[in-house]
Amino acid sequence: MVRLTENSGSRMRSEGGGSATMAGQAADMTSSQRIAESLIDDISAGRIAPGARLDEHGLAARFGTSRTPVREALARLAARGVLRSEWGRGVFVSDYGKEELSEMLEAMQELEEICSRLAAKRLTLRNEAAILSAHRKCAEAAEAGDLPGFLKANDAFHHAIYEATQNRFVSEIASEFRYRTGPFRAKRFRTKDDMLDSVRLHGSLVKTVLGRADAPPAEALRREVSLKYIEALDQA
Amino acid sequence: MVRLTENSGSRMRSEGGGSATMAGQAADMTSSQRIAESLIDDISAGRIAPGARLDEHGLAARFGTSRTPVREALARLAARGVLRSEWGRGVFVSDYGKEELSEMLEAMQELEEICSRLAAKRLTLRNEAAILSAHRKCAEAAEAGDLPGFLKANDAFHHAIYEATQNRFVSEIASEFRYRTGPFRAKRFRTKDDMLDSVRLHGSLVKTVLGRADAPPAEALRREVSLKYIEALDQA
DNA sequence: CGATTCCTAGTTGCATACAACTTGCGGCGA
DNA sequence: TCGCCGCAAGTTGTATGCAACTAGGAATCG
Repeated sequence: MVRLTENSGSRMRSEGGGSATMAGQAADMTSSQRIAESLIDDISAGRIAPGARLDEHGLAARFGTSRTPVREALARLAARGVLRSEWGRGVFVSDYGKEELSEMLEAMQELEEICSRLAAKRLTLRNEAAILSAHRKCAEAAEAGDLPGFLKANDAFHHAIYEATQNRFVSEIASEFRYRTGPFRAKRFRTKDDMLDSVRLHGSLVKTVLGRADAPPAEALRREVSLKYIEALDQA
Repeated sequence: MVRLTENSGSRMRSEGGGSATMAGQAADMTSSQRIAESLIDDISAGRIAPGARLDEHGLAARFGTSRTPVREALARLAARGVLRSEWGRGVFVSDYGKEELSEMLEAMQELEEICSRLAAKRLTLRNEAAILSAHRKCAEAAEAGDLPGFLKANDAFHHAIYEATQNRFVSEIASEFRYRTGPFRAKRFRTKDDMLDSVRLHGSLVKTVLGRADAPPAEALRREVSLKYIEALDQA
């Protein structure tokens, strides 16, 4: 588990505005960037549970660096709301109560609604292809009962819609929220039926977006899904 | 300018989720928090222009600390998109071209639309009072031609609406964007007429939100304002 | 005289050491 | 036995020093 420090390789990447945090971990990154991305990856995938504590010592050892870049990465993630740091106690993965989760889902629903509307207005052929491709992959994974594959395709699908807004800020916010809600949404997809449900929803979304309809895309449907989430919360 | 390090005072504040960054700079903060808030204050108020470089040395000297907390503050602000850091060159205040500004304004417009709708649905008496109070202060400042006072009251007004959404995440995002667009919106308010224009817009917004009307609140009006911004951009 | 190369100042990124704070546990007293 | 005080371990926050990299200018060669 302990890996030697190897900082070789030239660095050029600027960071700050361009919403990085995509899966591809380019080698041209500072340690703190690498750590931040790795952490956010683990968190949004649910490999690090909400509420868990992240001690700087352990992370420094795990990434083969000193505490300094770890601290920087944690500060970044805290600024983005993924982590919450408490003086003298540690840094924790943000955990949310049912109340907060409901609010988060509501926010996400609103964001997705914006994205759909903008995407419908400005769709390029390239976007259309990306959306359809991701949709198809989703359906295939769902049929095959391939959960990891489905989750990946699902993310790709939504990101394709975000990009279709032709507005990098809206897209950025929506992506950000997708990451933050990741660990909680992950629980939702258990059975094959869950996935197929999602695919059906996607289908109606695709029809609306690609049909360039200006009407709010199936708000009732989306609302229903959110309500389902919240219901599940109460049962758990 | 050099001030001795005096860290006396107990610290308790946790940070991460709760969108701090309000003007009140409580004494119970770590240096990096103090620095981050001070910087974001300066930036969103336009005292530090977009595109300006922030060198860690100077900031460390200015705040009477070492480079470490400065670096952490900068990392936070970079993660929030306020700053952009380039390897070996420095950290710069994010500057946006006309294209990006338009996108930013569009995003903000959409966010405000969400806030208005949610606020209209869930307004409490306390919220109503806050909104009306801020609106009154806005009008007074505008009448008096008091620009700083107006800007402050203007922020208070919008934040009052954000809080009225009863959704901390939506509120957080909207606030965040307000900060990011701050330096560019600041240029917009020059003359008394500009302020009065804004007050009129606020008035219609208040009427819609307080009237608990479910219809989209004066979208045409808001759109018109955004278009004005963009027009002004081309002239400059 | 122009282009190229090397060097130096200046910057960021990282590592290490230290100071301040929180918290849990053990001893002490009532 | 219960409550309080104090100490010690563990944590975070900060300071300082060094290494890596960039950029600009001066010296050199064609």
